[in-house]
Amino acid sequence: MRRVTLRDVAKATGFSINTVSRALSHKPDVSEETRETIVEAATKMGYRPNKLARSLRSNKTYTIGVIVADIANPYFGALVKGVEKEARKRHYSVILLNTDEDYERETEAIQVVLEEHVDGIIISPTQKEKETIKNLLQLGIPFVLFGRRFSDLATNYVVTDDVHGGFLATEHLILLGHRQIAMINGPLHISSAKERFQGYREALERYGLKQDQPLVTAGAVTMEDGYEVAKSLLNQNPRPTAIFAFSDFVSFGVMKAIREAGLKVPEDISVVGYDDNQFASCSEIPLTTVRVPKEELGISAAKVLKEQLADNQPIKQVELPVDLIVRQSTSSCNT
Amino acid sequence: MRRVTLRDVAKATGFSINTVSRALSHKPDVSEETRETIVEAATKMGYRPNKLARSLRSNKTYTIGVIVADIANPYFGALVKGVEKEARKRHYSVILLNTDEDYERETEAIQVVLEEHVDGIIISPTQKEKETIKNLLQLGIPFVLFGRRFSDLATNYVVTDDVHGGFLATEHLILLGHRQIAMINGPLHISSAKERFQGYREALERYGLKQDQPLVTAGAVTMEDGYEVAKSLLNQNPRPTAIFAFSDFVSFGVMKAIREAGLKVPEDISVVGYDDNQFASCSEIPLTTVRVPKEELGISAAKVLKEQLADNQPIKQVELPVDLIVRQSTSSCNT
DNA sequence: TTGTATGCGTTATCAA
DNA sequence: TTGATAACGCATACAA
Repeated sequence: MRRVTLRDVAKATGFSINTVSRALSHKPDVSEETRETIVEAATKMGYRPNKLARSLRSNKTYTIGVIVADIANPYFGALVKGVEKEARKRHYSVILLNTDEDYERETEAIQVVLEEHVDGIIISPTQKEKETIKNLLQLGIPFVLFGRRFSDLATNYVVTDDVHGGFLATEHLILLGHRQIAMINGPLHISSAKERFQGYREALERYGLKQDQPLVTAGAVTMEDGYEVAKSLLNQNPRPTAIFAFSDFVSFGVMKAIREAGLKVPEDISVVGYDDNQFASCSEIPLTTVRVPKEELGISAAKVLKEQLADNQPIKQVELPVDLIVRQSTSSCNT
Repeated sequence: MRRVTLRDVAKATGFSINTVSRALSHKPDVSEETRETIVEAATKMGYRPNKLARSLRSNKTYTIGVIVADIANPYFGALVKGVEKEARKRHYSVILLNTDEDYERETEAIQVVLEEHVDGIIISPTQKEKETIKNLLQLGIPFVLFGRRFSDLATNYVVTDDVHGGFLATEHLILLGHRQIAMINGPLHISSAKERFQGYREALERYGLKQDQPLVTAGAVTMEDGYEVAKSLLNQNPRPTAIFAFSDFVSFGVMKAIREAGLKVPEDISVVGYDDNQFASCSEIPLTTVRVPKEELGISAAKVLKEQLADNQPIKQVELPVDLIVRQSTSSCNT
């Protein structure tokens, strides 16, 4: 049961391969009559163009490489979902690579998608180094960063407004009367962590609060991280009355530590998360958090990439808005 | 900056394209000396074989299609992560398609991966119909189902032991003295739901408990579903003293409903989830649940597919073990 | 051991 | 409007 090719259709209709090709790809210079005959025969015979041959010839694969840190993390899952949705809509396929936040694997992943002849790349870089992205820039292959960006690299990107997110979260706590506001941040090489911290500082400054250094830590990613950091934070004096965490994940760890210390959220300590993941609203104390439009981020990245596939496009940098979702993990400071 | 091809290397070394090809793909019948010369030149020139041309010629793409219901769901995310990891290890790439649990999109997704000339397919079918999978069977393309299976279709699959999982969860509750054990199940067209229910029934039977019908509902997928069903369940008389939910997701909704009804987990009602997702251990009341080896499921599926890529393989059906993780959402029945 | 020639299924150029 | 022919880059049967 071989696949039917242009040659088969040509043979069946008596036209040349060339004419069949032109007729089927809706090119001009084919008489209406001929086209109908050919299209009908092709349909009946179940002709499907061979993408491989087509790609070899045209140097276009209608495939994009998507590289993320951890597809099991629902944050990246949502990003990828958005990309896939938008890509599919435009008849592009997605080749997915996972880096596990490992820079070497990122380098390899890029090699791989390049060898797959993808038309473009959408990547959330580890940011542990930037050579691999610089290299992409040099190669001239269309790509867009998503979720993270390099402040000193002129690349396409789609991110969310992390500075503002950090600001909103912190301001919310300040307006509730908190003064000892700790931040448990993510790894600082990641732009979103850096920028949320900037937002945090801006809020403190705006409201005339200067921050004791020890209230800020960085490097937390998992719930366990949040748990550990919060535990030591709770032993400090003065104890923070509010904690702003890098992610909802981290927040859950924080809340666990608070619980185990015999304290209550939000009565004793307010907690603000980041992302608004699926569980944020359903934990025993629904989490106040910064909502980031994850799927939209992916969709937008796919759209930008599609634009960039055309020649001579100016760099496109998109910053999606975020909003603060106030739930029950925060309340007025009562000390 | 064109890519360097075999022809380029041939020209540079003075050998024919053929010899270069043979030398580079480690075929016999090339003198050691020639090989060295060629390999060296190729390396220096940065030769990378063109996968497209190679695939066109060989009819092998080293690409597999992975089709899941919802990549933003960390369950599927973990499956895909496992597949990608194992595939990469064997130098296969993954083309990811999302169906949103929609049967039509599943059909389309299969069309797409077929046109991408994938060497094989790994799919978690929606199971709303089975024609699309039957069709795959007929086509003879290697594929393996994962996470879900058809009891009446002779396909490769990798699943977890859902019957036993349902049994373990229910038995655990029975041994704690519960008699009114409700099950909030998932959609019954999904094999895992059907099988967990079977395990539930087997446990009840084994311990001589016959079940009142209204204690079992089906169709729950989200936290909201769990919340709604649990709310109405709590109004029943007699009220169940324990609830076994289709997933941890559903469980979180259940716990919320219980909380809002002014009842306590586990004192008033015990809850058992399924999956052991990342949040199960970190909710205020850590969830007793059935752990399923998600990433391993993906890895195993990729391994099975790889085997099936060889000719004349017998069908392979794998059932991975699960275990019960007892945490704090279950306790002795005290009514 | 090495080279020549052909084909994989398309698309594109150029004549007819 | 249509057809012959070449080319994309690689692999292979066969000849040398």
